[in-house]
Amino acid sequence: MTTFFPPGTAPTEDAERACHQVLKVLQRIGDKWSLVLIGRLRHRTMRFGELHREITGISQRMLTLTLRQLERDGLVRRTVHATVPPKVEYALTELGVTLLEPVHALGLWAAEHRREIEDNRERYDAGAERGTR
Amino acid sequence: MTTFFPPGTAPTEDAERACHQVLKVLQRIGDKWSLVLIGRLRHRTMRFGELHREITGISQRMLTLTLRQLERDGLVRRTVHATVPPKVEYALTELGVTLLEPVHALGLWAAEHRREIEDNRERYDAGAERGTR
DNA sequence: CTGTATCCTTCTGGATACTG
DNA sequence: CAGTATCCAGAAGGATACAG
Repeated sequence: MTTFFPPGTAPTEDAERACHQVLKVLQRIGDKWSLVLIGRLRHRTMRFGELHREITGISQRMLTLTLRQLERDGLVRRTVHATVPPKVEYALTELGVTLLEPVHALGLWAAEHRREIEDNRERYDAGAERGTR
Repeated sequence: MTTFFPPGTAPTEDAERACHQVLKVLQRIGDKWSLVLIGRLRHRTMRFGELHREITGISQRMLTLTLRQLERDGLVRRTVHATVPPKVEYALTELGVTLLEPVHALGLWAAEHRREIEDNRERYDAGAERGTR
């Protein structure tokens, strides 16, 4: 592939396209619930109600919508058991599992620099406050 | 740090917090323009108008807002030259540069699996279409 | 149990006009 | 040149009720 922004490459054409791809991925998994779901399904298959109960604050609607998106992209597999009452299980696909690694890398970055970012924000906000007085 | 979802760890408490951190980072850089800006500033300092001209489709408003956010987090440094007409330059900070690596990893994943995801979507949509007939 | 349908609020981002 | 101020449209997401 073309690297994200290879040194020496003018940030146009290829780079623009690559950037766009990254962006689409980030926007998909960067929405409010996708990553939470992927995290929950990291170790085991889970049922709909189980996810709904254990994920704090998610609405039934968003749980369904997010699962459908992930299923559509092939990151999650949905298995319906024809029983009464119905039983539906969700699991990561192999593709879904491969996503864990890069996301984890970003997670490490976030954890490593969280404090630094918070400090930056406080400094910035303090400066802005002085500016308005 | 606590890993994103360490094997053997129940996905609660620490894991939930870690997940939340990753989520916040993804939502920040996963918005419509942050990543594009970071990509553009990868190799060199750029001026406001330059960014505005070279980034296809961005509005002046969103360029300002996004740059301010990145500046607030300490990912981008804003330098004002007291000249007439004014000249303002933007550059990645060291923190901003460290973000390039994990984002690039995600970019590689996106590029590697783009086709697979597109195929998954086509298959899924085709199936959904049949289902509604 | 596992959803779908509807309504409503909030947030994001674009267009446009104006300013130091 | 480098913004700020407004207004507005559309998307995202929550609450609630209903259905197979």
